[in-house]
Order: sequence, then C-alpha cells, then structure tokens
Amino acid sequence: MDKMTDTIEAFLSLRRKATINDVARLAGVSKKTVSRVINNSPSVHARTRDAISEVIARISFQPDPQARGLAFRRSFLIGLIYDNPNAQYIVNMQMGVLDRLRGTGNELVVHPCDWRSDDFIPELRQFLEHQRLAGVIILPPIAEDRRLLDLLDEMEVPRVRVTARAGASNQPTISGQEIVSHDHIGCAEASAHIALLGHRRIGYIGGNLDYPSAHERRRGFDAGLAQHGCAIAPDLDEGGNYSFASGYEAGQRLLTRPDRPTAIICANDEMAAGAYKAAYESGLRIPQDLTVVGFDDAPIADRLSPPLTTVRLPTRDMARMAANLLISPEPSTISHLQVDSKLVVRGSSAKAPNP
Amino acid sequence: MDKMTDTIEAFLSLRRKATINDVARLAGVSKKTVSRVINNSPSVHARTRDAISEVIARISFQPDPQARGLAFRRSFLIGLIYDNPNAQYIVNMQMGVLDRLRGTGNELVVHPCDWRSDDFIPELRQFLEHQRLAGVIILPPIAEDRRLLDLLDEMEVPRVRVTARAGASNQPTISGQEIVSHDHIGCAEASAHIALLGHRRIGYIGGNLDYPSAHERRRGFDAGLAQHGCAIAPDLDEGGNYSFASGYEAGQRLLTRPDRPTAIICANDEMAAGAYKAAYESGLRIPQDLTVVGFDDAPIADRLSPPLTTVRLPTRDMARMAANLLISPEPSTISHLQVDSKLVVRGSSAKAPNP
DNA sequence: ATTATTATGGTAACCGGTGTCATAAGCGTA
DNA sequence: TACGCTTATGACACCGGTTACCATAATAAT
Repeated sequence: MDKMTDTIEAFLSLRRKATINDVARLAGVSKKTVSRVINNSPSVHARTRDAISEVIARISFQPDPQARGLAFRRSFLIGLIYDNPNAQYIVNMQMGVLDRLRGTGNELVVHPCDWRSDDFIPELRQFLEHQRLAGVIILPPIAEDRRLLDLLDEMEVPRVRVTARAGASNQPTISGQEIVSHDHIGCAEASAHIALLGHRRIGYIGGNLDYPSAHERRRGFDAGLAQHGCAIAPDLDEGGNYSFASGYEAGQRLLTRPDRPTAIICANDEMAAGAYKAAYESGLRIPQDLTVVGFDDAPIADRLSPPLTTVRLPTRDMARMAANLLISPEPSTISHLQVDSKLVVRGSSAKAPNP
Repeated sequence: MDKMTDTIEAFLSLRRKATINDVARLAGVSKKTVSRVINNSPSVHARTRDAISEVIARISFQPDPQARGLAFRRSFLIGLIYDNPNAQYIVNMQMGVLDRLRGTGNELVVHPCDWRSDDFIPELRQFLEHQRLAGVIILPPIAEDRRLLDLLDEMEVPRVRVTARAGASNQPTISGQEIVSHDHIGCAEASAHIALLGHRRIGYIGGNLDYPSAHERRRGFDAGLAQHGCAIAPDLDEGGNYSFASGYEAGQRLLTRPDRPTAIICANDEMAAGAYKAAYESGLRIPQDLTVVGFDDAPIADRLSPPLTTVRLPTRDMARMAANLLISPEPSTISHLQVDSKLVVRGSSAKAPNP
C-alpha cells in the first residue's frame, strides 16, 4: 500500500495528464480491467474495483474522449440542429442541453443551418458523416423535415425531436423520441382569460403556417374561447409570419376598422409587439382600449409598456429532457415526453370596455 | 487505370465510410503517403499527389477527426467561452464563428459558464483538460479575467479574446491575440449627432463598470460631445448596469426632475428601452420632447416606437475574425485586430426643443 | 561509370482507449 | 481430492490516423 502511494506521488510529480496505462500500472492491473471499471462492467471484483477507483481519483484520471470515441466508433458530442431566428429560444435550448450534459463528459456542438438552401441535406449529411455524434436534438421548425429525419435514420444517429405537434395529428407518425410541447394548453388558458374579461369582438394574428406551433396555438386559442361560447371573429382573422413587421401590419389592418376588436390574440410576442405599435399609432391605450396577448414570454414581453400578458413554455426544461433522452444510461422506452405551456398574466389584458 | 476504377467502384458498392487505408489500397500507395497528401506535406510527387487526390474525391474520403485528434493530441473543436446574458449577442457570435469554421472540419463547442461561481476556474480547467481544444474564443466580460487567461496560458490552449478595451489602457497588457472593438468611435458619432441637434442638457445612463465596454463607451460619448464644446451634465450622470430595470429607474430619476435633460444617452439599448418606458410614463414624447440614443442595435431597437437611434458593432464579423485567427493555416503575427462601431440614426433623435 | 545527394515511399510504433478470446481463480459438488 | 462451472483478469489485436526512422529510386557531381 505504501509502495503504491509512493508511486502515485511519483506520478503526480510529473504533472502529466493521466492515461489508462498509468492507472493500470499504479493499480497493478491490466488496462483492460481499468477499462472495465470505467465502463461499469459488472464482472469486476469489488476489491479490485475499489482499488482502481482509488487510483483514478488520486491521479484524477479522465478517459480521453478522442481515444474512447475512436474505439467506440462514436464521439461524445451532442449536436443541436436548428434553423430558428429566435435568439432567446436558441440560447435557452442550449442552456437546457448543457444543464444535463454538464459532468457527463459530453459536449454540445451547435449546428444552425439553412432550411431553405438547396444544400440543406447534403450539408447536414457531411456534418453527420464527419462527426459521429452521440446524438442530435432537432428544434422546430426543421424537426418536421422528413428528409432530415430519414437522413438521421439512415445514418443511425440517435435523435430527439422538439416539436409542438403530437405525432398523432394529421401528419403521418414519425418514429423516434420527441419532446412535445403542449402549446395549446396555455393558449386555451389565455383565450379563456380574455373571454372571462368580457371580450367578444376578438381579433387574431396567426403565426407562420410552416411551423407546427402555429396550428397548435390556434387550436388552443379556439378551444379556450369555445369554452365560453365565443370565437375569433372571422373578419378579424389575420395571417402573420411570427415577425414584428407582420404583427404591425396586421395590427394596423385590425385597428383601423370601424368595428375594431377589443382584444387581439397574437401567436407570438414579436407580433404582439407589432400590434402594440399599431395600437400606439392609432391612439389606443393598452389595456384600457385594447387587450393584447402573445406567446413565448420573450424578453420583449416585459419590456413593453404595459408588460405583455403571454404564454410561457418551459423551453429550458424541454432541452434538458431532450438531452436526457439521449444520454441517460438506460435507453428509455418512453418516446413522447410532453410539457405544458402556461398563461402569464401581466398588464396588457383588462376588462372589455363598455360598449 | 481501368482496374483501379473497378476497384473503386467495388469499394463504393460497399457503402462504407472510407478510411485512409482504403485510399492507400485503391491508389496503390502506403497510408503514410496518403497522410502526406492530406497534410500537404511537400515531398510528394505531383503525379502521386494527383492520383491520391483523385481517389479521395471519388470515394469522398474525409479523415476521421477522432483518430486524427488522437494522433495530433488535440481535437478539432473550437470552444466559445462566455458568461453573457445577451442572447442576440451570443447567437451572433456563434454564427460568426461558424461562418469561418464551415468547411474546415472544425466544429464549435459552446461553453457558457458562471463567472461569479466559486467553481468558475476549476470547472473550466476540467473542461479544457478533458477536451484538448484546437482553440478558444472568450467573450466579454470574462475575457478580462486574469485567472482564466492564466489558466489558458498554463494549458497552452490557443486563445482569442474579444474585448472593447485595447491592451494599451490602464490595465496591464495582456498577451495573446485579441479582437478589439472600438466602441468609442460610434459613441463619439452618436454624441456628436446629439450635440449637432442642439441638445445641451444631456443626461447619461451608464453601463456595468465591470465591463470594459462601459468605460470605452463613456469615453467615446464624452469625446463626441467635447468636439462640440459640450458635455454630460454632472447632475444628470446616472449609473446603470445594462439592464432594462436599471435604465427605467435611472430614466425616472432623470425625467422627473424639473431641469430634466432634453437628451439621454444610454450605454446600451436595453437601458434605452427602460428610458423609453420612463419617458412614456412621464408623458414625454420621443423624439419631440426627448431624444434617446442607445448602443448595440439590439433587436429591441427597431421594435421600439419610435425606432431607436443607436450604435452598431459588427458582432458577427468580429467572431469570424476571431475564428480566423485560430484556424488560419499560417499563424498570424497580428495580435490585435480592431473593428469600428457605427452610428445608426433612427427615429429617437431630433432637434432639441426650443427652450 | 561510380559515388554522393536528394526525393520519395514504406515499415513499425504509437496516440489512448476498446473488443475478443483464452486463461486463472474461486467454489460448490461428488 | 478431483471435477466441472462460474467469475475475474489478462494478452493481443484493433479503431484510424500520426510521427520517427529506414530503404530505395532518381538525380547530380566527380
């Protein structure tokens, strides 16, 4: 025992990064046995395991991911693939993934891409062929792209999709694991909230229909209103594309009508901010003259005056869950994890003005 | 030649990822020679090189980064290290780095961290020891952290700092490569712009003094005003911390005074948005009653009503340059690259009201 | 023509882990 | 005590590249 300690100290004085060979030598076993300990192989005697673990701790050995990856024929990198302009969303997702990855020896490789490009699939194929990723997480809207999913299947890359649409909807079922956000829950809360405030003439500014979220949210808003026997006025049903500009323009159209709405529901906060601008320019006060609600709880939501009533999705948690599906030791049989959105009431919603 | 083609086709029909051994066999040379071609070693006959390149192209061989990394004792990963709450800034930086990395076989590993944590340095040490990164890019404000820089030196990790402060200032010089943003240039333009509009009673809401940018920007604003013989009123000089809330509070203090300013300069857009809110609540119209300018050209800048006059930094270009310093083949002797900021005039600045 | 020099390619060992398979150790049973 | 059976460990080749060093062919000098 003393002799071993001596040798360890001799090793430490070298100030060199430890390898599996060092551990094997210092513990007096073969490197294969050390490898077994690292990988929690069952057939190692408890005594041996403890001795080796001791040495590993003393010389703070960490297996080299490159070497391990080479032998395993896969890396310890998780890829995050997306084409999404919402910076806060992306950063939240990254944080969530990293929350789960921290301490596991896996790292996060970010890979934004251009969905519209002809090169979209070839570029991703090259990326995936080059890096043998431990897994990838795909964010909306490209989580719906069949070509991408097929590519991942073909290359046998473990994947988790993040999406707003449950596989059960009109889309053909997509196999594999997914995190499904129930956008409609919070939306129903939000629109019910508006109905309860007495609004009956209600306008809508919708999201980009390429995004499943646009459909999910609309579904939720409709449901919440229906609960109270009301609905979005058909003549106040505007299409948008999730951008500030589209919200502004739709807002102008809605608010310059003689029979303008007393409340506007927006499929995201960006468009709600656009609606604010239109309201401001029309001389309408929020919430006295006009109620506005959004979706996302984006940073802009509480920068607006008054702060925006909106719906929040636990983005970071979703990312954590996605990462967990990829790296948790026992391959989960669960393929669909669902999370709910939630109404956040702030200052932009108030009782409908008396007629 | 035909025989070779046959063999290549035979190989292609295997649909297997190509290795250096395949290339060597198909080209009829040793793997060492292929390695020489991959690494642009000079002593390979042109004829040999062409033949090998041909095979490489035909079977679309790409050297495995894991194996290469193992032999080179370094990875092909660039780390981006930061502790910065500005999502748009982070995403822009990531995009810029990726712009440069695309096609080079290097990937981006993001590593946000917590500067205030006791674990800050140990955590990073572990990260760096574990992944033998090809290089790291450090963003403000932690690009100023001595401990971190010393750690990187000790571990001999190539690094590029992104900072607003030139090494020449009061801080002891920091060796190594850096991208220095000249925040003061655009700030001077902005404040000169205000002076030219006739404002003389000018308030200021400053940034977090832990950030070098806060000092740089102030320096620029002062210089621009001084050019026109004016200055920030000492009694209107408020401290902020770059947050919306701090801008709002400082704005309230400034605008509820009887001798309120006709213009407020903010060290970033978030605080400018806060000042907008304070102005709105005081019943002041922007820009008729109050001129506001910010810094960053954040997304919020043109969501505000009216759109904010601000200063833009070529964030993405900076990141591209930083990545370039790390991966360009010839190790650049240039250690300081400088970029300028630029005034963006929008609707929040106008002539000073007549007294 | 012969030797010295250079250009080029090959062999073997290595980077730091893993898989396969054979063997040694432990252990109840006859 | 001998026997098989299970469990624990080690030897060795391999993952896909690299460098160190040596051998040979081509070229220049004597």
